[in-house]
Amino acid sequence: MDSTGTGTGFAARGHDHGQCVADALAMAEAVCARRNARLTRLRRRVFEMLWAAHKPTRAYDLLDRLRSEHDGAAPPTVYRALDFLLEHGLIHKLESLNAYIGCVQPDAPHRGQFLICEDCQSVAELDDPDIARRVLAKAHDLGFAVRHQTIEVSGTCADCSEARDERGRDA
Amino acid sequence: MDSTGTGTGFAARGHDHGQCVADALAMAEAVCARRNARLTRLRRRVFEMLWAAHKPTRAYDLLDRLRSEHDGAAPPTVYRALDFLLEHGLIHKLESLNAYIGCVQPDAPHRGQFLICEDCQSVAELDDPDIARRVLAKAHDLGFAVRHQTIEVSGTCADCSEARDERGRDA
DNA sequence: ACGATTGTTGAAACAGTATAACATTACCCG
DNA sequence: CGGGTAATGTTATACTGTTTCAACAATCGT
Ligand SMILES: [Zn+2]
Ligand SMILES: [Zn+2]
Ligand SMILES: [Zn+2]
Ligand SMILES: [Zn+2]
Repeated sequence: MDSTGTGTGFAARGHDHGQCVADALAMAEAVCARRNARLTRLRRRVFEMLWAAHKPTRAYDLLDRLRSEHDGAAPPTVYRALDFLLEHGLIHKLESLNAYIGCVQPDAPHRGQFLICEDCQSVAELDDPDIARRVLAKAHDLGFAVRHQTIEVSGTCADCSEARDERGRDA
Repeated sequence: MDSTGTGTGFAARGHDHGQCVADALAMAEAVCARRNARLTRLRRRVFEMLWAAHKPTRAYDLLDRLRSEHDGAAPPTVYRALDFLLEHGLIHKLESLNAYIGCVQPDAPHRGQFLICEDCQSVAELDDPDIARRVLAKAHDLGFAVRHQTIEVSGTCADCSEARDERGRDA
């Protein structure tokens, strides 16, 4: 299930990333097939790039990479692909970064919660029902009908905290 | 304490908005005085505009209003004022809208949670410690050190839901 | 097979959001 | 006053995202 094999939401540093990307792609194919959505070459390529990067990636970075392998690429090219992938829940947009990242569980639609490391740009996608439920409950108390939740937490991941501690001892 | 007099986080429709803006301004003055921060005319003006609008406002909308009363205004003019106000917790940025809004409780620094009505653009700033705590707890489990939380919920507020229901009955 | 319909891509221009860099002015303090 | 720091003016530029229309391709009903 968890192709990164960590259980923490963060990708393990030594994981088999080739397999990780292949698994994600297979999952995307399956999801699209089930819905008669067309995962065209362009869309598949953008999805692959996002997974290959394994960290939040900006639209124009994707565009640069697209251009390097295909001349006609322009902003709408990448934004249209992103829109498609977003619609089908295959990727998420991180609003606080204006960046995009592959979804770790595209099977069931969900509003992810994200932990974003400011040091190494790694991202953990949580799916904590408690958090989502608490937000829903509070909104419901106020008569507010929730359509979408954006929950993004920035800070420092465990690895980077350790590294920082070690540097601290050296100094 | 709650100058809008609602207790729901949303501003009441009939509230004394002149007083509401004046209260916010007084609070901002107090906060800045306490910290020896200079709430200059420009910064005060931007803060006032945000409170006067009482809904998420974009930087370039503020800029347009500034220009109408002051020739030299340019993008940096407004962004610098916004930066100052953000630093001192007098306003918040809504990442999912690229818009800014006055903070309802600038005394204590906090990471607000926002309910954003897609119909009427009204915003409720919550300060639910349960939500924040649950996010912190989950992050802590993963060894993640939280610096900042972005929690924005879009949907439909109670007033707009009612209005929609009534339109539904008419049809 | 055929045309109508729909979805996808190509291409150019444009709109909106934000910052960099440097010159100038206003404020504070000794 | 002089000298330093904070704030603003000014210009230019980078980054993010949309609109528009034309061309093309897959799909579907006949
Ligand atoms: Zn991987
Ligand atoms: Zn990290
Ligand atoms: Zn008001
Ligand atoms: Zn509303």
